[in-house]
Amino acid sequence: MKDKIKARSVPFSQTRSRHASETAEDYVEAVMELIEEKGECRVLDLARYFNVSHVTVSRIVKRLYEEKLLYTQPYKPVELTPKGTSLAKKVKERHAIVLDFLLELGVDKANAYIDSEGIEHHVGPSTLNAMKRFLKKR
Amino acid sequence: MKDKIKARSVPFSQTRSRHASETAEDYVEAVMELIEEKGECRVLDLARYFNVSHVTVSRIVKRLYEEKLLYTQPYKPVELTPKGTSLAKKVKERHAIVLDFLLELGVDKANAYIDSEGIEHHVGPSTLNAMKRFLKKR
DNA sequence: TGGCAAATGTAGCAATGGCTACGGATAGTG
DNA sequence: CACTATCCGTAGCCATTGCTACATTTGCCA
Repeated sequence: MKDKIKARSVPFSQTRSRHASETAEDYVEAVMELIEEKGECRVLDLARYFNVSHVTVSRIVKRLYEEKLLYTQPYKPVELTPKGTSLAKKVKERHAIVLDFLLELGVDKANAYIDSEGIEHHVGPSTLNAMKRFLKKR
Repeated sequence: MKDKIKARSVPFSQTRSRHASETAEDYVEAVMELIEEKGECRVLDLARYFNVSHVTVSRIVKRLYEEKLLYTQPYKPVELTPKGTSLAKKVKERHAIVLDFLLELGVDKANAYIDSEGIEHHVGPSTLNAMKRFLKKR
């Protein structure tokens, strides 16, 4: 019994770093949405948005500041850097496509909203294009 | 500027516990596959499968044992409990449907394999049914 | 201006999932 | 039976994302 174990298809199985990137995507998207909706984005806005404590948010904001995705100063609102803005736009567009796709597929609104948030991070360019083609045909 | 922040659609935004459940799903699925393929599932088999160290695997195996998903004894192969078997079956079926769905949608094999692994954890019953309906129509 | 409420920061803990280094167990082979 | 290679467990480190408790800053209003 010495069969080789075929390695998992996913090349970057490093779960931790993958999750950190997903967090970054969620946060820049949320910051952009909150600024659009109410003109600014405070730490507590994000805390309410994600249903976590402000402590969790402020630590993550600090990390994303170090990654040059956000501007942040003590007791000031959070803003997006050019890099953050660019990422946020990409994520929002992808998210919108996934949501439209699920709705077009016949998923009810509530579930389409929920599932699109989980799914969007795992949709590669190839799958995204397939979804776009599907939407065009309708 | 006192607008309420609408809470995120996802009810269980608790990222940590959500990720832990995904790990559980990935592991029981892998254990079932490895047993099917080579008759037993050792810690090192899982380590190779997920491209992580055996230490990471054995800690996770211990946790899943406490959650009554796996049987494990020192230096013995890992096996599935009834609860683990049931979860694994559910996950494998869902995974297969997502994969078939992506292929049918026109995603190439390589990308369909990769994306289906990420997506499957976020496909709720409603979306899964929509995918099944789509597959039936073809 | 003084003071209070809300917002934010800091300290420190837990759970999860990565790792290396090291040591003990098992099994196969001479 | 002993040796050796492989497998597995343990100790202990780090990063990420949760939390509570407490301190500080800000901004508004009397």
